[in-house]
Amino acid sequence: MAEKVTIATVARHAQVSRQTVSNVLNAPHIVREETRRRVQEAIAVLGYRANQAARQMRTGRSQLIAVRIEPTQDGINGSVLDRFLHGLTETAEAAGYRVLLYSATGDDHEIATFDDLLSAYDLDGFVLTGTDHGDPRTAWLAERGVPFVTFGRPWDDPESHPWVDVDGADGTAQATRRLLEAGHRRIAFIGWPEGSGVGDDRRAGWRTTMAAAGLDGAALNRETEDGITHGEREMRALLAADEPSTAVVCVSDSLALGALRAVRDTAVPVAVTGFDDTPVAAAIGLTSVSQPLAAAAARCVELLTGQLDGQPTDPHVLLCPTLVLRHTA
Amino acid sequence: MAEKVTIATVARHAQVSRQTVSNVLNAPHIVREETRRRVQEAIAVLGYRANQAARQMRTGRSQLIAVRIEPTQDGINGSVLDRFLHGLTETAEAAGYRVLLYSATGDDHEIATFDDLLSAYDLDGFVLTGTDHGDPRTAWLAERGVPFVTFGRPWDDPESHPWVDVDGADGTAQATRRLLEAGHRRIAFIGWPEGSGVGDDRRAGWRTTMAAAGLDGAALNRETEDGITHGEREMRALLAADEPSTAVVCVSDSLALGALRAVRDTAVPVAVTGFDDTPVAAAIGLTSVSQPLAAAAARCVELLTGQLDGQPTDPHVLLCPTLVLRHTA
DNA sequence: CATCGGGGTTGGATCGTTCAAGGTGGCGAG
DNA sequence: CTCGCCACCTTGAACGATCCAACCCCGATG
Repeated sequence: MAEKVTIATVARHAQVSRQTVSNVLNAPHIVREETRRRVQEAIAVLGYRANQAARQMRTGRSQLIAVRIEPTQDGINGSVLDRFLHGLTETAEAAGYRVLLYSATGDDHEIATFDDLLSAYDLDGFVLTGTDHGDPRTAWLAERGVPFVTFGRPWDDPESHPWVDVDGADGTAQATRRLLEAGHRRIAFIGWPEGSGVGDDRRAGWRTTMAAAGLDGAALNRETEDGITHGEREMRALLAADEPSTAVVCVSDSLALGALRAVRDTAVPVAVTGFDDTPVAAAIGLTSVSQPLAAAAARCVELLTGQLDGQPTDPHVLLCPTLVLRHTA
Repeated sequence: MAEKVTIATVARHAQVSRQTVSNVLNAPHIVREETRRRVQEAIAVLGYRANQAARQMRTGRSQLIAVRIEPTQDGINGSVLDRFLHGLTETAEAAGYRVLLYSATGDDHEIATFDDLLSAYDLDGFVLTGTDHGDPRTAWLAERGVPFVTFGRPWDDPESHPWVDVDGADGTAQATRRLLEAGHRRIAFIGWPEGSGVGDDRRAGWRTTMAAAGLDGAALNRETEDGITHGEREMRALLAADEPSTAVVCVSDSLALGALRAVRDTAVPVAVTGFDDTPVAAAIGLTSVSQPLAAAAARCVELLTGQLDGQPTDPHVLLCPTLVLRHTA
């Protein structure tokens, strides 16, 4: 059994003091070239790795960032988080951090978990996904000066804390423009009820694009909860109107999937686009707006490590999605 | 700023010694009832939390379990890992552990990561998903006596290490039986090429069930890589046969999805079942075999913490999947 | 009266790293 | 010649929990 190799082992092997080894690791510039090389060689030979726990104890930093893993909702969007997590893990590793998962039911529970993670594990920062209006979690963290980033804008005050987000309005605008170019005029929108930041943003992209083309979409706007059946119902309503829609932009792939069902046997083909480019969309050939999740994750890590290492970065990042064309539009 | 509360703070507050506080936490039975209550009250009042780093330094245990997050392959199966991870996180939390993510490309890289995580973070154990024949990772871990569990049987030697798995053969058997009961006789199987443990297992369930019903499936067995287009191609071949299949059991939802495309416009409806009950299946109404992922995750944690805390548990767990009936079969 | 044991206390050492001081030698300026 | 300074390196804590050993007190027991 190989006995553990500590900084002292390295020091002895390189004929220097512990502190010098530490300096080589944490402040290389203050060590003479030749000494540094000798120490680094010893490190390599012995396979030394700094013990995280010991370092953490002195510095209070754990090199750990926490992300909540949410219960897979209706499942369709589950893979979004999955891809995001993957990007997060990879970028964090490159920056010398690791990702810790936690789960929580409800904001109170989550805040209690923050407290636990901070005091027991000395967590360095948090990445929050899906923030709401007046989110108590961000308030709690900000109050205590805990570094964090949200994936999703704070809709009340964009300046309140660092965030990364994807421009949903731009996504639906792209989709709408594409449909306009294809000659469509009666382009409907099936979205979520007014009030959710994300949903309103996506609706706005459709609305302004329609307006810019001199079209009034008021009668073509539908609001409903997320879900396949709801999407189907709303689409049927749109088709049954005096002037039926010939295309529809949906706020999610779930709704788009429902819409697709409704248009399966229409005489004239109806174009459908979804949002999030979930595996379902790919599987059935649904045109959908794709979020750059890996990039978003990377920027989250950058913002977070920027705060931690005191490198000021522009704390607000808005990324553009891309429209993935398949055969439904 | 609340100054940090250590074991000494608690001791002072409860008018006992540090040692007694430590005993309350680690060996409650040796402390008198009343003293214990006083200490626990102090802990609650002060909001004391044992500093993980300090504890880890002495005990060498981090209360951390690592899981690899894999790149979302074709996306369809991504949500399987997602749901598994969620279950893992929740059960681990209940057992006082937390889940750390890592990513790796290739076995060598992954083994290097093991080494890193073990020496730097003192990881307590690993959960591996998807092991292959003669997996170098399990060998490496076993050699070093690192506790780990795999989700997925080791196909060469079932006794070699603790694992949790879902009985794929039982799943396909259920699906096949169901089809037999519905009157089908020419039930085909679209699976992966011979050689993958998981794939062979699932095929076996179909084969034996067919045989038990006195049917010979030899001509109805197809082998192909995973993917929607492959599924479609194989299904078309089955339909074009002299005696076309009236039903098909697929080894994955991807293949089932392809099969569904092929049977969309057949005169007689063809029954299709998939495997994994992915969101796609739910979305389009595909009957599919569902793995009890939360339960599997829970058992993984149990097995792992059992090893860690020295509580011997039966190290091999085989769970039964359930057939989720939808309208494709 | 000596002994035992339950329930504590006390002090010190330990884990491996980093921080805050403290050397040392050489060199230039006064 | 000596002082100061600098570049470079070393030496003692300290971080907070755990473990160990020794010891104390007190009532019960033989």
